[in-house]
Amino acid sequence: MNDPENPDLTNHDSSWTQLTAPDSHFFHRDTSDIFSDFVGNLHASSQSDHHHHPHSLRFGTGLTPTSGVPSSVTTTTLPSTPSSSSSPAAALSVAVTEVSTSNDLPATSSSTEDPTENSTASAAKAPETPKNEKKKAQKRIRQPRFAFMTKSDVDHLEDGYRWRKYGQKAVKNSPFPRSYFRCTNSRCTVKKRVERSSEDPSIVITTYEGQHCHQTTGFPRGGILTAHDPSNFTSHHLLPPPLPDPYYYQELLYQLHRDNTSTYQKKRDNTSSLRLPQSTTEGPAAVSSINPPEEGLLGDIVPQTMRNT
DNA sequence: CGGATTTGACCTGCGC
DNA sequence: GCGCAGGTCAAATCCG
Repeated sequence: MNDPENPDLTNHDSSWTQLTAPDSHFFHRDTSDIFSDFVGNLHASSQSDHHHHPHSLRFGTGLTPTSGVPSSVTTTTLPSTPSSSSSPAAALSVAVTEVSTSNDLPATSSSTEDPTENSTASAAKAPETPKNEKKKAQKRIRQPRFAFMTKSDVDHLEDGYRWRKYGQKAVKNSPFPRSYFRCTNSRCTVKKRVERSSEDPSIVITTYEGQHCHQTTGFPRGGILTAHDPSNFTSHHLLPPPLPDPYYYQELLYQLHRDNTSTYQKKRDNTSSLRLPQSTTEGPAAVSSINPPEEGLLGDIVPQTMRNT
């Protein structure tokens, strides 16, 4: 939408590598605090003196956080609180790490992503494509990514979208395989990676890449509340269609929060672990209540480059 | 039967 | 240049 032909889209590989994590910090904590923390963080991100949370986690695949964060990397951190749940079941924590792609890649809607993905795919396969062309086209353009660390028994958390698994790979230095998912919406090129932390098997690292160009499909009611109640967001959040990422993250957080309050239910039924609440009073209310009047969650965890303004 | 998942092969990028 | 690891494809298989 913005500038699909953005020339900057070419030199991203190296940056991508950095973004993948060396400098990504993950924080896990009780989701009950996350909301407030998010809110707080939204307006007081400067109070990030907790960046080095003692419990901070990192990718197990050799992705170690360092103190030096490249300018190209924006890390959203959540202030720590000692209230982290001690119960393994209830200890549903989450950490959000925003890994913006190298160049100001405008994470716009599918219009920008499509060509990207296509080129990637064709480059990978396209048997009819000459090698030279392949090399040119193979310039991989990465989408902005967000990594969530969730303490959960369930690998694949419900997030309102439908995903199709397209691959699974063993990860080095990790006994747990990494699963690759793609949004089932043919027009949507969002990808998602799910893997368990090698350091803490109870932690699921979910990495999202790209932005959905459609609304969620798995939240029949409550959960989607964020989308149903635009007043909770800034107008520009709801803007056009291209993208409900803000909702998405809120939904995710909401689910996490809810999950945290109904752990047993989740433990019993993994398949429906993260379902929407029956009553829209509790969860949604919590979510909406934490929505800041301005940038809100989006403002903090979604880089401007990712917004479809 | 259609859609989702599994899984081995292939491709690419990166470090040595 | 080579090998390794990550990421993706697509045929085979599974499942509702």
